[in-house]
Amino acid sequence: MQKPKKVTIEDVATAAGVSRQTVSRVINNGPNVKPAVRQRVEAMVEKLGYVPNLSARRMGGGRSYLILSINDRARTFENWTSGRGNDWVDQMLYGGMSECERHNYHIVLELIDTDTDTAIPQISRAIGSLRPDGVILTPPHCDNGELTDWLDRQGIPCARVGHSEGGHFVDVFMDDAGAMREVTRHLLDLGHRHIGFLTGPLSYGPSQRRRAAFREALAEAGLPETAGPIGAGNFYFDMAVEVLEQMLDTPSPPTAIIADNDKMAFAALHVAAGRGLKVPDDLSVISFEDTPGVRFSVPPLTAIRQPTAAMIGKACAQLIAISKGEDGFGAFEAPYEFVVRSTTQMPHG
Amino acid sequence: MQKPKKVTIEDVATAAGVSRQTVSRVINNGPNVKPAVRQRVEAMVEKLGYVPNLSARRMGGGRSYLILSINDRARTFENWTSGRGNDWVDQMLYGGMSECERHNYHIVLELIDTDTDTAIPQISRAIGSLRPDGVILTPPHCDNGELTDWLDRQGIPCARVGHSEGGHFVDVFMDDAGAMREVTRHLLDLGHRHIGFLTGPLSYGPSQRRRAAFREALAEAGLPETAGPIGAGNFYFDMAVEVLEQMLDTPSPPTAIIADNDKMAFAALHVAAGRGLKVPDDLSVISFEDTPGVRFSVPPLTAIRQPTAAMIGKACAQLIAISKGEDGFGAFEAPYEFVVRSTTQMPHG
DNA sequence: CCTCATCTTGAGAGCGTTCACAATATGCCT
DNA sequence: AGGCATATTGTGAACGCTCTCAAGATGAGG
Repeated sequence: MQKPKKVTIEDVATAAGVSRQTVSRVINNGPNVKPAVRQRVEAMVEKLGYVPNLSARRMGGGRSYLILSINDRARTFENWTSGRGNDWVDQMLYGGMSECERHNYHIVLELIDTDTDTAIPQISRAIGSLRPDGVILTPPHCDNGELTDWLDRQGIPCARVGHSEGGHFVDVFMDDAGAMREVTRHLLDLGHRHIGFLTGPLSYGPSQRRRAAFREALAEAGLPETAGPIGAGNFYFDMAVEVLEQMLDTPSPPTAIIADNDKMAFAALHVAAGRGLKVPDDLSVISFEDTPGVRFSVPPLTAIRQPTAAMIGKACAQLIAISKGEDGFGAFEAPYEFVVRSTTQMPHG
Repeated sequence: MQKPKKVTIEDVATAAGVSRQTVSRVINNGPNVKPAVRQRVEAMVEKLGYVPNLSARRMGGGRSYLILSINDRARTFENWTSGRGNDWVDQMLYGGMSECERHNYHIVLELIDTDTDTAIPQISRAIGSLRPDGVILTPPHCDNGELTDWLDRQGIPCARVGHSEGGHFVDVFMDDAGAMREVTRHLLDLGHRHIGFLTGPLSYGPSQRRRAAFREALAEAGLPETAGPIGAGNFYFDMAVEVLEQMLDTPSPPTAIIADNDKMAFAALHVAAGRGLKVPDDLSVISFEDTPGVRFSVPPLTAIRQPTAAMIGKACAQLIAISKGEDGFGAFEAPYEFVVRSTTQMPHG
């Protein structure tokens, strides 16, 4: 193994016959550089294959060119079966990277236990050592007031995903209420008059908004509350199975199920299969997440497709803008998609 | 937003009444520090909440405390339907983080287009700016000879996942042949005499080993080659559907299908449903991947569970060891699991 | 052609660590 | 007690960049 010679800004400066500072101006797109000089420097950067050293940049100036994304440790594959899952990390990464790439930023992911005394110390350490230009908080961390307060006090620009209420943050979210209305009406239009909703945790903001919209849509259609039973599946497969079994055992059971995430939609498919109910003939199912895998379920799930990549991309874009001194704070909505596949149709009889 | 006061090593040194260097020794677990002094310094670190600045560390010493993971850009959710998927990023992250955490390392993920002229320049830039202590190459990058050669020349410790042949690398892999033997025998024991294999790309190392083992297992059982048709699904859903349809149209079609990844297993489920074949009654299906989502398929897939998290964890551990000056190169096998769920049973009649 | 404002460039310091090496303290042996 | 090896601690430089501020070049207006 040879040692690779590292090209420094000094090398480029010497080669181009200018000072470090001028080279720095060029690579940072700074003003006040003669076009001819800029071109000469750029040629040398290209020729020598110069790449600025991030650590040195961080030391010299203020920026680190790093975005830190805080994710829930519990949401890993280890807990998939019993609990939740981070199966959208993939999408997140894609959205974030695409945005970061064009600004020469990088994303560092950190898995943090939520609702623990160790969360803030853990994050504090990560921030202390990395000194990122911005932090992205994904659910459920974005709802942790103690945490967001702490970050605010640290003066680190912070983006919350799926959260949209006040404070000095970048908030990216989707129109949960609108999506729920659209989904409910879709079912209503097909003729369903009993629709069950398997909801996420009571405390989870997006779920709250969806529940409210669900209620409203049914009321608008002149349906009584009993037409829209809500079961707390809390995003868990097992819990959803249990709740749904009960729901289907009532005198007038729902003919359609809206699940707050994919896993609970799978639970619906599972329960239906167990009871000999055919989907969508005997039971329609819609999911509110649409991670890639569900597209291959049998039958393929009709679903609201969460704009995860778009939300994270936007979060990065704003955070980067802020690090450049622009004012990027505010709330930003990303458009969802309603994808009708094969699990919804008009009810029996 | 206030500006957080950053605690430096100097502050700790002053508070503890020692020099910078001594503090440095303590936080790096260096030798030659009196127990009493060490304790005093540690107390001050704790009290002041000191966290070493990674950039400064990188500037001063040699290490960056960063591991760079190179992933295939094509394998993102955007291409899920038509192509491959990065749905194991989650598992990867989990395995890598858990290992990195305890050494205060961090992981940076980069999405790179494979088989492109831009791959090496892209990686070169990432490495140049991040200067990671190690690089993890995931499929298919790990099979890119030009790339691995380049990295080797750069003198950057490099881990290849799912690759195990020669060179100065850290290689982590699973026993592909053993897994395939186990799976095939399982089917054989159930009584299957015609087994189809939907394989990944011809050039993909692990797939090659699995095909060979598949052939061997059948031969050992005294079965002719015709008893084990192999179809190139190349990890694609659509391609697998097509190939499988043909396979099932032969005079004596397979009664069991082994799929080289989950997506092709889903394809098998899909095709079966389309033909009115019940799984596992009329067709047994086994997958060779077991990403979290498949556990909720209907019916739940029997599968070989790839030790993704374990492999990445091991890769990180070795890379970190190497950065500390130890010799961590070599090949390391991670144990797979065979999880029998509900898609395999004895063949009809 | 001179003056002043503006554009362009450069010089030196500083960021927070670790490195190499020098200085001092300690312990053991005779 | 003297002398030497070893354990412990401190000092100054270096890492590669950007910052601040000063110096020099250029151009417009009188």
